[in-house]
Amino acid sequence: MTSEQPPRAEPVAANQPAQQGRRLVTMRDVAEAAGVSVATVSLVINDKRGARIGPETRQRVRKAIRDLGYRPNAMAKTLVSGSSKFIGLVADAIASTPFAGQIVHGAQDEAWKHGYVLLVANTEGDENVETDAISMMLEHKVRGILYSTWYHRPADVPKPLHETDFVLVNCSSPDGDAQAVVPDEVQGGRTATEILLQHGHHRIAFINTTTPSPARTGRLQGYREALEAGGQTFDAALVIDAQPDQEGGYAAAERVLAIGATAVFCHNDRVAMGLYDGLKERGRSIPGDIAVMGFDNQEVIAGVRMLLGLDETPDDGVVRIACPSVERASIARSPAHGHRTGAR
Amino acid sequence: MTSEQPPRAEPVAANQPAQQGRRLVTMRDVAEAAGVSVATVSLVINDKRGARIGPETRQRVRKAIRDLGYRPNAMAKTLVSGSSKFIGLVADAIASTPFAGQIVHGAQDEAWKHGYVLLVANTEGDENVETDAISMMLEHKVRGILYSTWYHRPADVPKPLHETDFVLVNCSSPDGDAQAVVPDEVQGGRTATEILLQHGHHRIAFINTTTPSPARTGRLQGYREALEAGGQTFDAALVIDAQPDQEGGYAAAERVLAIGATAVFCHNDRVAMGLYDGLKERGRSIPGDIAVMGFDNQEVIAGVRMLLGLDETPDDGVVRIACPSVERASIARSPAHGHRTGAR
DNA sequence: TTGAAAGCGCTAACAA
DNA sequence: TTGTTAGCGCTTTCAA
Repeated sequence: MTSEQPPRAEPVAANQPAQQGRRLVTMRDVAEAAGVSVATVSLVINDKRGARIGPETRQRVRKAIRDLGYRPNAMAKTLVSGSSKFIGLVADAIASTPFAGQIVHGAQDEAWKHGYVLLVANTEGDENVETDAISMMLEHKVRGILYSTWYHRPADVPKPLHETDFVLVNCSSPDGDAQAVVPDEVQGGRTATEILLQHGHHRIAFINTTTPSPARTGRLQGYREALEAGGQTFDAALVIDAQPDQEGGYAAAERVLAIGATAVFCHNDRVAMGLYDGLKERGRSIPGDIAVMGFDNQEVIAGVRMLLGLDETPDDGVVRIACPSVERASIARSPAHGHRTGAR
Repeated sequence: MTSEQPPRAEPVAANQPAQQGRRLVTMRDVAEAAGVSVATVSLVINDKRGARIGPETRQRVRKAIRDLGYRPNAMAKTLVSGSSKFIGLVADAIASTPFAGQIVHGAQDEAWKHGYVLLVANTEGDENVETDAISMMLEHKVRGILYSTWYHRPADVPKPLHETDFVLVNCSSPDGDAQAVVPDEVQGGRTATEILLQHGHHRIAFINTTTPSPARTGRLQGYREALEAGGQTFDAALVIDAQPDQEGGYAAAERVLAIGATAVFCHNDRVAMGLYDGLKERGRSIPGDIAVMGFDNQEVIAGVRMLLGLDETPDDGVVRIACPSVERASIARSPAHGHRTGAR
């Protein structure tokens, strides 16, 4: 309106049908349409406090934005500010795990809440993919990276992670540097066992995983602690080692019956399902109670918060998240009565 | 080396421990270190053919890149080129579906193959979230958006989608504009039924979904076609309507036994599992065969390819993807023999 | 074979 | 109250 500037390219009509050749509507277009400078438009858009813009100027700018269908360019913003609104999530097993959807969703939700977007990369354990994924994230100037493993274990920190902020999720660095969020296995094992004790059980079997891991030792310890606190003696015969999956649970059924357990603490959901199948096959509905160590996306949510510095971090940099224990009497019931919904 | 330029900020040592205050290593830093111009660095990095760079210059540049730990800035690239390497995936149900992990992974894989990164947003059906998600993607100048629904159904195309390229996945526009990838329900129903026919079954039940949808009508039609092509008469009594989940399958068990079916075509995996439970509960192992309409991430992969224009698109813009049929004799077996692994 | 410089869309001093 | 301008890191003519 006021200043005449050389026209750039062909001016574009407002509601032009989106197609290949659509030209970006920029702040400058808005500024011209509203007869103000780009700086003014910027101020209006970002609602900068301290910026005194006349009410009708503001109106004109807003109108121009609507009319032109203007969208801010996040890339340009990032370029200026130096850091994007991305958080990277590198996982070694998204595809292969049934609950991954929920985990990713949990992380996404928390990130979103704070104005961040998740950039997810699934490596399936492939180191090259991992390296590429991390590079990609670094090139996009992510705010930080969550490095997460499928089961709780020690993990080597890929070197390039050090080029940005990062938090380990579900794993920890052997060297004990690095911030990490891990499940509290001991507490989890204790709680699960306590639940069964409260039901009055005296022979509680524990189907532990065969995989050497913090989970294996931690949960066993928790199981033991709970028993002893409950005045029972730990009986090694009640501890069954099994593959941490359905087959493992199925295979454990015989042992469970043989040792006369009245309740079972299962390493995880799949084990519990396998056990259920195995018991049914033998026509038994013993045991009456099954407890499972819950699985949750608390870790990854905590990871997001830790990355963004929203919570206090303990000195050793390792946050231990309480593991919910799920009582699965229901798992021994048919869907019609009260069935397992989806997961957890 | 050659040109003396005013130093910018404090120069940063190479292997400086990554921390809060890390300054970006830019192309300019590399150029200075190598004693060339940024243009040259750019040419070397992108391996521009037609650019004749002396071999030792090239070496020097590469060395400087390594020494400084330079990472290209994807944002700056995007800004110049106008379009990012992002593909958006808007889904109405990631968290709630057990296979979402695989789906996302499939899409991610295909996108990755072509140099793109997936930006995933899960709306859980919330319109505000959806709007925000699409805005976010548009602001990041995504190459295009995949708009996907959990089950095959007609869907209104959110208006802002038109600001970029987009492909509907697992749904189609009532108006028939818009490119879309949907499963071929009729073929799927036919194939599943044919498998059971080939096993010599004469009373094949079909547990259909109660939800009105292309799946419901299409699969029924396929079921019917296969029967008739196989010389059998369609018997409406063999078609059981049930909720498309575990409870539905469980509830259908009685009917299945009552009508004397020797095989069952189930709407999906969860139905099959429920049915299995229901039959076991009644001590029956009939039917001998269960077929399930497969579930796959083919649609979303095809969506990625369509978006990138890698495949020919039919005139009506709707690609119909063959649905695999999974024979699930195995579902009626215990894990030890041959069990369902994880999912699908 | 290489360098200088313009410009991608935006923010943030600094002026006016 | 608003405008001018200098970059953010990169690509890409056009010159040299």
